[in-house]
Amino acid sequence: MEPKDQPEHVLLDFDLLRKLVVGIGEVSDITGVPQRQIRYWEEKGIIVSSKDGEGGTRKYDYLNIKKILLVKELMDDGFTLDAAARKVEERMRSMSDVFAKLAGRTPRET
DNA sequence: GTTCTCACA
DNA sequence: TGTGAGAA
Repeated sequence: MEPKDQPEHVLLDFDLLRKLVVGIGEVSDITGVPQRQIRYWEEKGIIVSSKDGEGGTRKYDYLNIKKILLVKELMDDGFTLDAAARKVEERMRSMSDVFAKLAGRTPRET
């Protein structure tokens, strides 16, 4: 009955996205990347995960997951870890810019 | 459930 | 580059 002309699309859950933090198990499941590989990438410094205070369990936020996803897709295109990492970081620069604008506030002082 | 190291291919 | 196993 009520034709919702309001496009409740994807670009409004950023608050949730920023708070979304999952463990390596979830990330490996959604990204399809084995946990060993995720740790491996982090070991190289390609991705950065936050650690939980009590167990040291890695926590990956939306940006981290996006990074892992991006690297996986890039490598699938024929890029290597280093090459993929470079492109991903370039893209992350745009992401942070958009995130900052959408967040309204940038808790970032360089 | 997660983490770390060592070693191998 | 990515994985195996064991151990905490």
